[in-house]
Amino acid sequence: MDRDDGSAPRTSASGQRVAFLLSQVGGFAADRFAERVATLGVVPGDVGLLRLIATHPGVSQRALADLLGVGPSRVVALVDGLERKGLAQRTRSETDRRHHELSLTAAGRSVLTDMRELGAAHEADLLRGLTVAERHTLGSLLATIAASHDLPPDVHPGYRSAGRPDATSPTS
Amino acid sequence: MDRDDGSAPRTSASGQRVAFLLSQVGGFAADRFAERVATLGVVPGDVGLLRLIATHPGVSQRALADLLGVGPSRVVALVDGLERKGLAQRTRSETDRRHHELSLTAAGRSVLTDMRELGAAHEADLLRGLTVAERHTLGSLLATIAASHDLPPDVHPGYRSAGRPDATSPTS
DNA sequence: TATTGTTATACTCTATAACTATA
DNA sequence: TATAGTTATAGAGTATAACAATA
Repeated sequence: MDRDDGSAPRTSASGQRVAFLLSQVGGFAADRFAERVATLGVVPGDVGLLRLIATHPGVSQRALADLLGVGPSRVVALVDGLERKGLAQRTRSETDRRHHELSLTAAGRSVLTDMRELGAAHEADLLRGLTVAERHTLGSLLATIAASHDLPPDVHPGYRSAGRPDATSPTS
Repeated sequence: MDRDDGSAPRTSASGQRVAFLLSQVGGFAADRFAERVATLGVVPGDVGLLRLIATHPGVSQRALADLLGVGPSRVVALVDGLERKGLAQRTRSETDRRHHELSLTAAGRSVLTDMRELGAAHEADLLRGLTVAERHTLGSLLATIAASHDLPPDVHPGYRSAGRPDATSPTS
């Protein structure tokens, strides 16, 4: 139990140390990111939606629900938020009047532009303890894990609710 | 999905690729962990609490609240959950009858024992795409990040609520 | 009859603040 | 008066299902 690989480090719980760190640091990153995007007047969920709309012009809410893996009513609430903030808009499709074609407003595109700077600053701060080479290594290892579990490259857990409290279990 | 990050001078990894991966994979790890611990009849938050009680025998709920960074009423709910499941118990302190000294039951200790196996299996599956050497490297890099931000070694974001939806922003 | 989007409802989780019992 | 724990209340977030409009 205590050693799950040939060369377990001395003291600690080699059992789940890395998994815990992954979840702990990932949660920390998400919290920090939320703080940062708040300065743009949006919440993290808004950002993902803005990007999807930007990369899928005229996308319908139904398609968005499928992309995110959530129910249609959830998308209504998310889009309501963007519309209230003047970042996106609904337009009835002329070919099928049941659809709403979603698009960004100028303000929405502006937020997305600002996001690039913000994202770079976020990452620079988050990884400030690592060298450039180490950042590359980390990115590569994480990408390998993501690929080995078929995680889509641009959709994030967090839209689909999960176990709320905690993260991956304490190390202690 | 399309590229929108070409603008920034790519020092190392692009704008925020690593930060996003960290949060995405971290969230995935947390979700998987939640599924696993559910087989033991507990939620992730229970596990952290069980560990803290195990490592701090007789701890008071107030001290626990401070350790977790949450309000006292939150601890009441958490401990209620453990007590209902028969994993922990409250005992009035004889020296100061305002305190409740928390301790694990035999069932609680049993769950904690099972957790070691479960945690090892969780980590093995999560990191199945990496070699043993790469797992060590990843652990080391994550530990460096955690240290550079003063993250406590055994307390997890997730007790303190944060930005619920999303994670660290989509990659785009 | 099926589908898109909306609304209504219920449920969970959490935070805040009042309250009790001790000290 | 201060502290540990509890309870009450209110708010946010989400899921499910019923619903209206359109196909």
